[in-house]
Amino acid sequence: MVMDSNGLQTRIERMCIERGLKMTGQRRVIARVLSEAHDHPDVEELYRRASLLDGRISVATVYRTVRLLEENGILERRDFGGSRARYETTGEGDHYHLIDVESGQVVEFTHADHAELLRRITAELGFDLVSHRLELFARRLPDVPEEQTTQVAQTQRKGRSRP
Amino acid sequence: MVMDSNGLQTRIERMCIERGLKMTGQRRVIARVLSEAHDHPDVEELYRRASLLDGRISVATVYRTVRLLEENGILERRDFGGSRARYETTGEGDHYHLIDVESGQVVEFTHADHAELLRRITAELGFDLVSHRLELFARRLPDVPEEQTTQVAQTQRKGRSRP
DNA sequence: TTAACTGCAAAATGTTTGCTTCCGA
DNA sequence: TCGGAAGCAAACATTTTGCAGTTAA
Repeated sequence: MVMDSNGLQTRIERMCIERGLKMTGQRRVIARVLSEAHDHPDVEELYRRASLLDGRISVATVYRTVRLLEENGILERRDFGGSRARYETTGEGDHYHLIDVESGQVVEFTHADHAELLRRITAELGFDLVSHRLELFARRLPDVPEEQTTQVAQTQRKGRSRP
Repeated sequence: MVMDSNGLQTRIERMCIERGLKMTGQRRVIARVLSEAHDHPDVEELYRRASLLDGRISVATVYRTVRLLEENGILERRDFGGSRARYETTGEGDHYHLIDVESGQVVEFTHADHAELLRRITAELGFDLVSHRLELFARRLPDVPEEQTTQVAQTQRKGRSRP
């Protein structure tokens, strides 16, 4: 069994092995970086983080690895409007992204049945939905205190909501 | 007064003049190409079309022009997943895009109140919606004959529906 | 052993820019 | 006239690739 920073195999490493991918030192490092990433890093950033753990990794390898992982359904490529592609691990549950146009910060959220709605729209147009992309670009509202007004049940912020 | 292919000023040219942009020969050609484009061309394609009308245009000029037009709210940049940015003229009414993953063909459609829904979602998250992006990637269904089943009123294909 | 992987540097791609010349208002 | 615009090529930024050496299975 291969280990993460705490001596445990990372989830991504496990997935790689399941798929029969050769686990090199570099891949292990990248897998660990990805497993520990709770944001949406681009290749540059992944390379930076990986390099801290192991200086013998090249950007080319990071590029090749993210592509490989994407092709194997382990990673998903995102485009939040910047010039570079960003990545997040698959299977954290369906969610969308809201990008704070001021800070660049990304907020994940879920919205019940949105995918179903889109599937219906697609069907009406005579198509079968393969995938979709929904991104909201928004500006933080002046912090209204903890007094909820119309809480519409469907929308839900993902993850630890207040740090 | 400047003329389009039929001797009339194009809509885009008019908008440029309104905004006080200097109308050079190249811009006139690009404006005409854009006015006549009913698809979502990328810079390469715009350059190709413009070059047919006037061989003395450089790609750099096309790049500078689309940027200028975008900054002036005349054009909108789109990203349909390919490697290059694509453009369409502003103000044809709000609509979304469905990209046929097989052919690359883009189908425009409207969906009543979708923007309003997204605005509500955004507000629930404590943000103010600035802009959003929604793209459907889909595969054409085997052509079911002209017998509509559940026609959900909201979705509507834009433009000439069957060529 | 050997097919797959890596590093490196070069190349490919899409886009922007510096500079000189040109031209529209 | 003269400031913005065009052409050209060089610069950029991101990503891919060819090749020769390395390594996991």
